[in-house]
Amino acid sequence: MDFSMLESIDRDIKGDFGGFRRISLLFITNDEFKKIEKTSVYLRFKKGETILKQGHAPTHIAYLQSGIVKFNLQSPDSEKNTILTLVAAPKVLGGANLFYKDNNLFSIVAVEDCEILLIESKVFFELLKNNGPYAIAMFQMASEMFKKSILNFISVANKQKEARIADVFIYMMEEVYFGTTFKLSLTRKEVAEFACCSVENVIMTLSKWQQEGIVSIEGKNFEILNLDKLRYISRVG
Amino acid sequence: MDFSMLESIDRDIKGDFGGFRRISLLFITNDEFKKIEKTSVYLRFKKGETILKQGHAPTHIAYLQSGIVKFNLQSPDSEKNTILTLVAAPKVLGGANLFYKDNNLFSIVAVEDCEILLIESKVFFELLKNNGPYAIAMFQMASEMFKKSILNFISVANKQKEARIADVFIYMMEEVYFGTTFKLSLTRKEVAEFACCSVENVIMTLSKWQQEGIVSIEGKNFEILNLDKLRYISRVG
DNA sequence: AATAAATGATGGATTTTTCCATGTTAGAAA
DNA sequence: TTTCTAACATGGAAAAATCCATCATTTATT
Repeated sequence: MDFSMLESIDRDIKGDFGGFRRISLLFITNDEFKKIEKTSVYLRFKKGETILKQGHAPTHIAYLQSGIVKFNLQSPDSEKNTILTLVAAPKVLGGANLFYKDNNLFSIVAVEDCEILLIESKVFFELLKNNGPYAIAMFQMASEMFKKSILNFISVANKQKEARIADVFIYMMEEVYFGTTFKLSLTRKEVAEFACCSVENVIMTLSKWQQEGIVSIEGKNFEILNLDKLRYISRVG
Repeated sequence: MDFSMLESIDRDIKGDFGGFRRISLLFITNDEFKKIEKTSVYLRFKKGETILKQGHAPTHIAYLQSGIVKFNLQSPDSEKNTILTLVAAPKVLGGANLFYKDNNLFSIVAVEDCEILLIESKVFFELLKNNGPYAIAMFQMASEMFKKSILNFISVANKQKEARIADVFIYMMEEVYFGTTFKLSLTRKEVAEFACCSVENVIMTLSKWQQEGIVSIEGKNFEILNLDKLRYISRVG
C-alpha cells in the first residue's frame, strides 16, 4: 500500500479540475471521471468566505485546487472559535467531514482566495464503492489531515503557550507556505484560535521573538530567522 | 449510504470472532471471512497490557470484543501521557491507526481485561480493496472515534478544568459504562491525562462534587447523582 | 476624505493552574 | 502478616494565563 505518488503532484495546474483529475485517474477510468465532472462545479471563493458549513449535511466534497483554507470549529456552548488546522492547495478537503456520516463537524473557510471543485458526495461515494483502492487512497489522505489535528492536540494539551505558538509557526512554514519567509494569512486573533490561547499572548510572544532575533515581523510579513531556536522553544518552552 | 444497522450490534456474543464476524458478513462472503479467520489470533489482555504500540508498524487491526481500552499518546518531547479517548466493546479499534499508512500514532492499552481479535492488516486491506462498501463502513467506524477525539479537543482547548473533568465523566457515563453508576476503570492520574490537567485538580474537583452532592464516590465506585448540574458545569464551568 | 470598525500593541490586576511538600490509605508482594 | 509501593488527598507557594483598560494603527465603509 504505497501511495507516495500522491505526494508529488504538480502544484501549478490550473482549470480543467487540475490535480484532482490527475490523482483520480490513477485509480478510475476517464469515463468514471466524466461522471464526477458532470455533477461538479468549479468555484472561486474570496478570503473570508465559507466553503463548507459546520452543521450542514455533507452534500459535497471539496477539492482545493489553489489557495489556503482553515478548518474552523465553533463550540456550541460558547462563542469561541478553534482552528483545527490550516491547509494549502492542492488537497482533497473534508478530513473527518469527508467520511463522517452525520453533519459536518466543522466549517471550511478560505483564508486566501481559493479555487475549489465542489463534487456531489453521492456521485463520489458511488465511485468509491466500486473501487476499493480509490477509497483507500482517499481515506489515507483524510487520515493525514487527522494526524495533523492529533499533533496539534498533543501540542495544546501538553505544552505551554509559547511552545504552542512556536508549533503554529513551524507548521505554517513546513506545511502551508513551504518556506521561512511568508505573508501571514491569519490575523493575530486567528493565530490565537489555532494555538488555543489569548490574542495578547500571541502578540507578546511575537514581540519577544522579534526582540530576540528569532523572527522578523513587518505587519503581515514574517521571516523566521532562527529556526533552531524556534524548534528549541517548541520542545522545552 | 445508511449504515445504521451497524449501530445495533448485539453486545453479548462471545467467541467465534463474535460481533466482528457479524458486521463483516453484511459486506463480504463467508469464504472471504474465512481468509481473515485463518490469519487472525484471538487473545486475552489483562488490565494494563498494551495491545497495539505507538510507533510500531501497523501490522495488525484489532477488534475489541469485550472490555475497555484507552487510546494512549506519549508525547515524544516529554514523559507526559495523554489519553485521547476511552472505548468500550464491541468496536473495530485503530481509529487513525487503522488507515494511517505510517507507524501507529498512539498505543492502545487495556484498562479492563479484554478479549481481542488481532487481524493481519495485509489480509484485511486486501479485502477492503475488493469491496468498496466494506471499506467505507470500516472508515465510518473509524471516523466516529475521530469525532470523539475532536470533541475532546474542543473541550480541552476552550473549557476550564472543572468543565473538562465534567466532560470526561459525562462521556464515561454515556459511551463507556452506559449508566450513571459504575466502577471507574481509570486511576485519578489517568482521569487527569484524559482531561489534560493535574492529578490534584481531579482530586479536588471530585471532593468538591461529592460535598455538593453531584456525585457519590467510594474509592473506585461512582454514582452520578445530579446529571443536570454536571451538564451545567460542562457548559459554563 | 471622513468615519467607523477591526486589528495590533502594552501593562497591570485578577484568576486559574500547576508545582511541591506532606501525610494517609489501599493494594500488591515478600 | 509485614513491608513496600502506588494511589489518594490536602494546603500553600509559585507560576502561567487570562482579563481588562487603554491607545495606536490599519483596513473597510459611507
